[in-house]
Amino acid sequence: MFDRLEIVPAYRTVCEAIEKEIMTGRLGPGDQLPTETELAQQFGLTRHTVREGLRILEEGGLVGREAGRRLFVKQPHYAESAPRATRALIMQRVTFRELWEVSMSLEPAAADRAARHVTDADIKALEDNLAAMEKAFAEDRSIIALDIAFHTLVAEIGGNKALLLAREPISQLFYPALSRLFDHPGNRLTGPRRLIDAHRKIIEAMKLRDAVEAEAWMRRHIADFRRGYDHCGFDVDEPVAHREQD
Amino acid sequence: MFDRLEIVPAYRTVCEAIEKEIMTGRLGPGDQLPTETELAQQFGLTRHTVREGLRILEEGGLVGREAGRRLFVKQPHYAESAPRATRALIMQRVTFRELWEVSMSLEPAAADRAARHVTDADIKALEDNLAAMEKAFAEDRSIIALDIAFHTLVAEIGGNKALLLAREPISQLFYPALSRLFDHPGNRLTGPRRLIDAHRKIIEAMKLRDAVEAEAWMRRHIADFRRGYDHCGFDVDEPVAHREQD
DNA sequence: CGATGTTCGTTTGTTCAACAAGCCAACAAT
DNA sequence: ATTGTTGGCTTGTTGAACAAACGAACATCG
Repeated sequence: MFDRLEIVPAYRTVCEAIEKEIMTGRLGPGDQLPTETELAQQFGLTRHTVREGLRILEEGGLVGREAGRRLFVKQPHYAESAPRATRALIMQRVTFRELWEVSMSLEPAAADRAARHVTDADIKALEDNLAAMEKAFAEDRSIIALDIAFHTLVAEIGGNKALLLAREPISQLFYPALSRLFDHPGNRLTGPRRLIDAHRKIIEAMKLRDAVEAEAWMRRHIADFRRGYDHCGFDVDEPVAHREQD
Repeated sequence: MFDRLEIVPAYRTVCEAIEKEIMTGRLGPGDQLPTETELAQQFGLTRHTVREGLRILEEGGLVGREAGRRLFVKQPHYAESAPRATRALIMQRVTFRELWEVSMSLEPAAADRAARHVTDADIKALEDNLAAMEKAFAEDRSIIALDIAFHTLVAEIGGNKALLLAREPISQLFYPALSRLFDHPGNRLTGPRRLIDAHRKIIEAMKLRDAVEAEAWMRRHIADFRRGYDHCGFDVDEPVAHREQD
């Protein structure tokens, strides 16, 4: 007969009220919010209740601040929602297969788009990344962060905001997977080598603005990733990250 | 010489401390958190400060509560991170083309996976959705929510958690796009008709466990969506949602 | 016996009043 | 010109308190 009544705490209402102002455009990116005291007066609440609402907005990326300074409206960036999504996937024990399958769809598409939009400055950034990777490899340092950065760079060059948002949390989760892979005795050297060579091929295709080749190389690169994983005897249906590792 | 010192407010430290307990597994899903007073004592802070940290965790989906009751550790669900991501895309003025491109990659993959994993109960759910859509169409009600639910259903059947997380925020954003499309005079009837027929084809392929067909029909279905958009004279490079519409 | 009050301890939601600390700008001092 | 100093504004934090919701145990009444 009756549904459960939803009792909404005041701090949540505060949060929604401000969010509404932002989403309807009455408050735009860059605008300053009133001070906590003013907000408290306007809402007819205590400063503390308002603060709890502000904390929620802040976490949501809709408002930000510069070190203890006044709050202002922000454009949420995909890199901020990614860690939360990554955490969610870890806690749900996402498997390598799941991540790989999605990457098999998204990464080639990103490469294709990137090849069509790439500028000379972008090429430079890609080559810098490649050089840094060669250097790290030669000095026996980890190339994992650079690899993930390379793929994010490719996606950024493509400029598709939805794609960036969709792939970022998944991309971040390859860290533990790559880490495992490169720790395996058989892959210690050949793994990074093959990876760097693949990146080089992709960059070459980009230089020629050859979207077909760029996509093809990216596809092979991702496929190769899985082959390496299988080859090491790892189970693709196991969670990539144990919660213990953080 | 020196970098800017990062002054971290106590409430943020609270949040990180608890998050760490969760991510390292010392606190697992279902576990109850200590009461606010206990936490305040343990951290050596005021209840207020602790509460602000808890609000952040709550928003992050790591902890939850049942109506004013004690907090417990939760498994974040992809449906909770989606609205935030959707907001971010809206504020960044994501275009139809961007959404469509990603969907062109993800939806066929989802259909393929679904066809390989589909159970009889899943088929039933899909057919129920189709029937509800036919009914809504016959009664001249909007089918948009049902359409979005259909695609989410397909993705859920596939069971790839990373895919679900990646596609959900994008899927939600088709609401305004479809809304525009079906409001267009030329599409008022033919639009929904074509859409429903496509869904039927996809379901038929699923029944046969024919992954190739399911993927092919899904691909045509998404491609058709864009054709419809172009056909109405809409600019695919315009933002799909104005902030004013919320 | 079962449905309805009553009471109580626990925990969260909210208020009020206050102080500490960081930031900013203006101004004084060397 | 750089370095103190001052003061006002705003956020971060504290403390004590009360209101409101919940759960459980128990009393009450038909």
